[in-house]
Amino acid sequence: MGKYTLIKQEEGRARRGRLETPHGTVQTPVFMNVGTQGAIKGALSARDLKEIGCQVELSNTYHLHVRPGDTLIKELGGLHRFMTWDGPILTDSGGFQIFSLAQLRRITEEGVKFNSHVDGRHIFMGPEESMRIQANLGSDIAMAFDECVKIPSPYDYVKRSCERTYRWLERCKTALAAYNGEDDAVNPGQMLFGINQGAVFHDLRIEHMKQIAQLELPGYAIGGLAVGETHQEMYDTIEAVEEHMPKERPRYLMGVGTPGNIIEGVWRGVDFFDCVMPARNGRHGHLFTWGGIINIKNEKYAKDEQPIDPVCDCPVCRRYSRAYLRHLFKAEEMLAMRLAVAHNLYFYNSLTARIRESLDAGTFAAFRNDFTEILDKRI
RNA sequence: GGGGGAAUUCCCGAGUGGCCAAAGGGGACAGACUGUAAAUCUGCUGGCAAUGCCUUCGGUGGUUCGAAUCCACCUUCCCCCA
Repeated sequence: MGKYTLIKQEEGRARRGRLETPHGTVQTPVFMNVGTQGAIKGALSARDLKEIGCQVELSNTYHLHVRPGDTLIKELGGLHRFMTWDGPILTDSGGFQIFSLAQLRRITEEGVKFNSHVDGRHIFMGPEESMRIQANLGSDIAMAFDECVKIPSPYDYVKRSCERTYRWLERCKTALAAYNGEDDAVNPGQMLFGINQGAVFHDLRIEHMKQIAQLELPGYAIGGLAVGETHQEMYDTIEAVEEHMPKERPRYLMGVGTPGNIIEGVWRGVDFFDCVMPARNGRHGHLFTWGGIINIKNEKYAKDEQPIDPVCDCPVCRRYSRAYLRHLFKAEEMLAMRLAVAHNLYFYNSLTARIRESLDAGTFAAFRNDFTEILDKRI
């Protein structure tokens, strides 16, 4: 359990691997499908996830704690059973909410005081609380409780934040081991991934990475990117820190990104990705295709009888025309979002599937050449 | 037959002498979105050789330095009384 196998590494720093989890083996590189509150926004069910090729579902500690409550979910048998998803689940720790709910929180050494975004009540979350919640949810991969620092931030602040995030990580490791050793643990095989921070300061990134690597965790993430820096800064930061990540452990680039970002991330040695983009942008009518991104709401698709993507074989493209999709969006039918999100996630999942195939075939460099730019372009 | 009310830019609708190319919605058109407080947010919506000019507030004519706003008549619609 928790064993990562590096199957192949030869083009750039790209890696082909697999990770065994209590709920099945994950083939990497992989894109994880974000279902923050135990559901993919856009009305997709766990069953739909199977159909669109999802390997790992991702949910959120903070959000599920606020509603419906992690103890309730534990009582009902854990998150897998609750949402009827029997594949791997990764839970994010709530660290990103420190960043995204910035107006509603205060950070101290102990942890973070939030005002609930739902009803304003006080919530305290530190490493122990986050681990308790994630143990209750019973995800396969628990993420460390970290501070996702905004970019730009002053060097000194980032340095102190990294040091604190490291101390939090030690506490996470101790706490999670204790919770998962309890008799009624929901998922005793749950893994903990550490998270590297340091904004775009390479020396801080590297120092922090070296520190957390010593804790010998089952996996490591690069957090705090794609929050305002340029693509080049992001790529440079990944390259700088990647050299110091354990080769025999999976690497996860959190919250990234565009299709091009994913290809470039794989090129630089990343194995796991997640992003709200295919779901959120899908809900807003932006659809990913192998020829670039289209906005299905545009007038030019009013009479377009083609599928969203002529070379896509997803359930949506097999049945419906762009004209129909556009109509559903203009009429604000729920089906519009459902179909759009299903297509976009299918696209992301098949993107990583094709990356894996090209790695197996030894043609990833060519794949990267062909697709990195075109997939992010608006057409 | 008599009395009253209303006509505004694609639609609804504010405006009742200058600060009005005209509030606010809606629709249309376009853009943003990267570990989801997002089925959200933003822009734009008379024309042009454009820090200004032209056309526009049912129609015609008038009052005034100046009219979507005041007056007269006309057209259409609505309500009430016969």
